[in-house]
Amino acid sequence: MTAPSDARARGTRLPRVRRRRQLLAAAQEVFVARGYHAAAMDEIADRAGVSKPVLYQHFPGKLELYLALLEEHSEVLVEKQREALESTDDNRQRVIASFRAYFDFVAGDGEAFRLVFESDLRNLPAVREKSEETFQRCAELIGAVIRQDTSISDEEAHLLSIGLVGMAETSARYWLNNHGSVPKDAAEQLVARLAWRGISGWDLHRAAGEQD
Amino acid sequence: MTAPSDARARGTRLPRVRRRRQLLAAAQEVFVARGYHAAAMDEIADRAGVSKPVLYQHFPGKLELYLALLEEHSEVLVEKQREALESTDDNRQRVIASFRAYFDFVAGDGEAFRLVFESDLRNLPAVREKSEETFQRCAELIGAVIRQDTSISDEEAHLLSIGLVGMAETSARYWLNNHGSVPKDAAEQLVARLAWRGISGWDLHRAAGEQD
DNA sequence: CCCTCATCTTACTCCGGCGTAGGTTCCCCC
DNA sequence: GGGGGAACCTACGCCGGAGTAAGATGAGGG
Repeated sequence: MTAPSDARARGTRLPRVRRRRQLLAAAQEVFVARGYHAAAMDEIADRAGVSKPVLYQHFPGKLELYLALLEEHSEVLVEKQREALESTDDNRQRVIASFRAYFDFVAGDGEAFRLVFESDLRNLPAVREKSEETFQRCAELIGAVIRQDTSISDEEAHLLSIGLVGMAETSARYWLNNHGSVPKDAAEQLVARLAWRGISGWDLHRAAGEQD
Repeated sequence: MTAPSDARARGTRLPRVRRRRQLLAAAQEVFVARGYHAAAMDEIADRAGVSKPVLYQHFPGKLELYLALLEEHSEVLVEKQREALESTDDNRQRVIASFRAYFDFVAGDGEAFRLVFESDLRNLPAVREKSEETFQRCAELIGAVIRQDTSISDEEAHLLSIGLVGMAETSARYWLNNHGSVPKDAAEQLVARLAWRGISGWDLHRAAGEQD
């Protein structure tokens, strides 16, 4: 049960691209489980059933290896988000789809989301920028929808999107950590409803004299 | 301008408790600026205008020093949150006060919030537990209010609180990083309104036949 | 005045972990 | 079938940074 996912016969040679993929997979497991700092290149190599120099024939260093993974999964998240928002024209369904995208992302692919949301390397500018960029792109996708159907100003729409994205990220992570307490569907729906109630008819209510 | 906050005459002796306080302040500056891993005990000592062994006469190790700060500021956040919720009986005002508490926390005390929200040591169980506990306590305070005035089930109320706390944390951090784009008051109000619209009258609307 | 103890210093040791030098095996193609 | 190159290994260099001896210094009480 402690079986490493892919440490088959420590002696099988692999063509370059195949080996690279496998190394990335091994690295992901280790980075996810231990974080960047506690992850050892030796362990990554071991888990791939290979010795360390092989790793360095594929990646110039630990950092680049990490960045490759971060990049990949950041892109996945943004793409999921885009698909969700394009999947329908009904804004209420959009909100639900958008939250589901976050929950899916968090639930998927060996907890890779930890690289994007819980990196212990955000003090490095390259990583910080990538994380924030991903976050911003998600927010911007949502912001565009909000702006499109309301008269909310650009700046306000953006800040609201930031809040919504934060809510999605946080609740999805919480849900995963407490698996079993609530089924996925229910959690998504509940939080999506909270968000939808928050934004729907925003300017109507404002016009109708909602307290400032 | 690069003046370290408290590296006065490198040669003044200080009584034990005073020195300890100063060391904590120096440590906070360094941990906040560099994160746990990149922070060097040497730099902390330097910044306090003192040599390393002195540091070890006050704290058994780097980790304990870090935990002392984490503990302290976590407590501050929870306390601010409690005060905010106790400051009024009007739930709408409560929401605003609660968000303001988050923004205040983020804006205050030398960016100490980075220790609580952006720690690069969450892979260490002790730190992870502390962070999550703080988060949960804040959510629980809010959850109690929600439960008290609605018929929402405990589990649902908790999940909603989690989402709201995530929204507060995220938007506050975003606001700080983009200082100047929006004034603090406006940002607080805007996000608070989003939250309030989301939860207020929750069961009324449900009863009135809001789509499931 | 000088003894004592707490405060502080210089100058190390030690270790984990990244990255590499240099040599070996196996496959493929001519 | 043998040369060549790609894939791979063992074993090491080295550096940053945590933590530690062992000694210096100054302030207050007898």
